[in-house]
Amino acid sequence: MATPNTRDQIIIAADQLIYQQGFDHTSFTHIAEAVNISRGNFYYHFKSKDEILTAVINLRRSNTHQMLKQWEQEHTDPLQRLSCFIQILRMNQDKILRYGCPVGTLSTELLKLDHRASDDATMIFILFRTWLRRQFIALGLRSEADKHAMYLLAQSQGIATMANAFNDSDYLDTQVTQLLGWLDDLIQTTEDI
Amino acid sequence: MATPNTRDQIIIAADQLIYQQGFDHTSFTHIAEAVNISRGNFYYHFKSKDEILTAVINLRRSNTHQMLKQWEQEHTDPLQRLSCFIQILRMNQDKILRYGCPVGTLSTELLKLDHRASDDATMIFILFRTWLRRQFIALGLRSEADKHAMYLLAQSQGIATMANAFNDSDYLDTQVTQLLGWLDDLIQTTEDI
DNA sequence: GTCTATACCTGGATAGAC
DNA sequence: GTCTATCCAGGTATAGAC
Repeated sequence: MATPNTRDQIIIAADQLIYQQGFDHTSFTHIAEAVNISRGNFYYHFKSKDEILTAVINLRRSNTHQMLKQWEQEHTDPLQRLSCFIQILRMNQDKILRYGCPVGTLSTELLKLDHRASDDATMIFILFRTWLRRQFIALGLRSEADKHAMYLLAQSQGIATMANAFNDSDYLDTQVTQLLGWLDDLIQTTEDI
Repeated sequence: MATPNTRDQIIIAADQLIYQQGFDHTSFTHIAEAVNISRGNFYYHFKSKDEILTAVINLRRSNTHQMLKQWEQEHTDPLQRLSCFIQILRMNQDKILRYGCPVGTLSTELLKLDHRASDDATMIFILFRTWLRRQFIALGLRSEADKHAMYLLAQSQGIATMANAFNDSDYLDTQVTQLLGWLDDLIQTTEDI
């Protein structure tokens, strides 16, 4: 993998720092240290801090889109795709225990700050919601697809917030297993009909 | 009700502003404007911004404790007490749509900031968790009491985060109704045994 | 107790040399 | 493209008059 150019390095570092410290608290100094450039150099690549935020959100949207696409390519069974979604909680458990869910925490912060970009941040939620809905529809649950999609999103947010607050990896693990069980039950019921 | 003294006024204003804007973003200037005092006057009452945060968290802990005590006094039936908990989502829906859950969002922010007071913030979660557990035990569900307590906390966090992100009061309302239904089912099942 | 004045620092942002 | 130097606003915190 080639070394990314400075602009991309800035975005990647900002992405991580915003996740770890929050947007408001993340300063040019922080990012500059991570990328090893001077503070003044930012303004060649971005006009303002908000522009960096926009770039970070776009990166996250692109990464999310990419991830969802990959899940669709790797699994033809919607059940397995949904299980991929549930298991990101487990896969990212270390980060979630420390910093919570990157989607939820940024969305919440930007709404509190009354920031212009808060709608863009919500778009990542919408990306997941739409994708999840599609999988439930593929399972033949069209009329309840959006309800189930919102259910999975809310569960993930709830589990991430509690695992974060209580710093409890066992809890997170148990809840993931339980969610996978819920998915299984849903299908059992469907197939019985 | 007598006018609170300056110190209490500061704490009350800081409480609201921290909820609405986040701790990091809330400055002395913001609080000073809300209370109508000068910035310099803070340091007669508090040694630092962190000391104000501690006072705010203590206020919240005290208010939470008070609220839980009141629910116990108003209702002898644990079922009704639990229903009070669920319905705070509905009662505070306007604030939740704008600023999310005050308990969860502060806890998440302080953990991201790696702030000393983050354990104190988690204490509010523990207050709820312990109280909820007691109600489930009173319902005769001792072995699953903590599981149910965590379930209700996680549901509340998930619902609050999603309602906040999507600014959707209908969603919040529906989910509250559904949680109350879950509570009802839980008891039906118990009484059947 | 509350004020004004101010110190000091860090934030975002700009100008211009290289 | 990247740097240094610098500006200005805003942050926390202090000193001292009233």
